[in-house]
Amino acid sequence: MTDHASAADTGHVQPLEPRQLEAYFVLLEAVSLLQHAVEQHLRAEGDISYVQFQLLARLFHAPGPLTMTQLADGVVYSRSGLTYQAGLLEKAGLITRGPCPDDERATRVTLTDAGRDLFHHVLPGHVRLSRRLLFDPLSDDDVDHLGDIMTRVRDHMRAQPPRSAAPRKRRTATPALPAEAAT
Amino acid sequence: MTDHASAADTGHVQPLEPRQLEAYFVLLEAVSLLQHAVEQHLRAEGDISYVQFQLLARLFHAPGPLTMTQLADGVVYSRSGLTYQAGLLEKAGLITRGPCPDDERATRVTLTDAGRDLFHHVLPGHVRLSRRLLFDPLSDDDVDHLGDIMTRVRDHMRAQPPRSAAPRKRRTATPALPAEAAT
DNA sequence: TATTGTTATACTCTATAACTATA
DNA sequence: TATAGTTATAGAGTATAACAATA
Repeated sequence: MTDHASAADTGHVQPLEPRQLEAYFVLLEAVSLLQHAVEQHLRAEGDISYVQFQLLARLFHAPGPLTMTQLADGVVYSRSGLTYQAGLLEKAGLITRGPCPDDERATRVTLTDAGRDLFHHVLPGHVRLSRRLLFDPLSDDDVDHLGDIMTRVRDHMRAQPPRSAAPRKRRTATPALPAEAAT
Repeated sequence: MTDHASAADTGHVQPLEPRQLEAYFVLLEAVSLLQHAVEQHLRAEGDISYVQFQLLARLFHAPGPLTMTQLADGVVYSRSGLTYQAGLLEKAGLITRGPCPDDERATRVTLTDAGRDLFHHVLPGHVRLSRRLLFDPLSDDDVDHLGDIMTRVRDHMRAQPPRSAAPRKRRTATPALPAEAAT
């Protein structure tokens, strides 16, 4: 029974409480449904993705222009991904990129009038949709509690060390099998 | 002021309560972070995506084989997407596809031993990760409430009529602009 | 006719690595 | 050396439409 597996230590892990498991899966499922609906709406109404909407929203709510890095924050997980999205938004005339006076390395991203307009154009439907899908079945208390819970979770996750969690890379077509040798 | 916009009726929409807005954004942000971490773990540990993990999980928890349609349920939003994923899983030896005795049109999907093994191989780390990221900062009450809330939301969304929500398709590179004429 | 599933195809998005330039 | 950003490129994933076969 001392099968200390190679990388993952497939040893004894307390299984999740049934309620935890349920909460976990239903959370991801519900958000997935919500995301999908939101994506469809944004695409139909403004021809943007949710990521792009987030970027516009960040610029909209910021006091002024942002650098690429500031813009990326919780939205995109790779530098090149952001450059790609910013390229699309710029090509569409929704943002502008220029040099940053403070730091010559940085790029200053500015929301254009068209970007602001598009945001305003898309927002009401977005609000309606989120209300219809997410808030209709919830009480005010639920909303408060949900916001509180997810804020704590987010802050907790942000505080976590990166933990690259990847012992090694697999490139084979065959998925990693659970060490038959350990039997 | 009677600018009844074309499709979206950009008229007066009660803005969301600040708390609602915050709950909405923080929900999506936190889940996005969680998803990203989970995806990375699954890829590193078992070379599968979260979608593929969900498919394996559905098969694992089902009493027996499932048809493609049953398998797709909340996981994938297009038929071809499922065929694609099933193709990958089959190529990796994790599932098997065969004719369905009940309905000659359907495909019977079966989890192989290797699929079961991979699921078991990946699960402990998955549980550890979800615990570390999601459950650590939450009390038992929080978890109960979260599960309850998201269950209601999910059921509500599933009960919603499809509402194709897309007045028309846009294919232009230029995003839909908010009717400058209406100014 | 409606449903189940597959295929072909086009497209979006993401990530890695190599690169440039500034701090 | 470290940070900010871009580029090239490759790969994963998704969706639409056309299709075949069965109910």
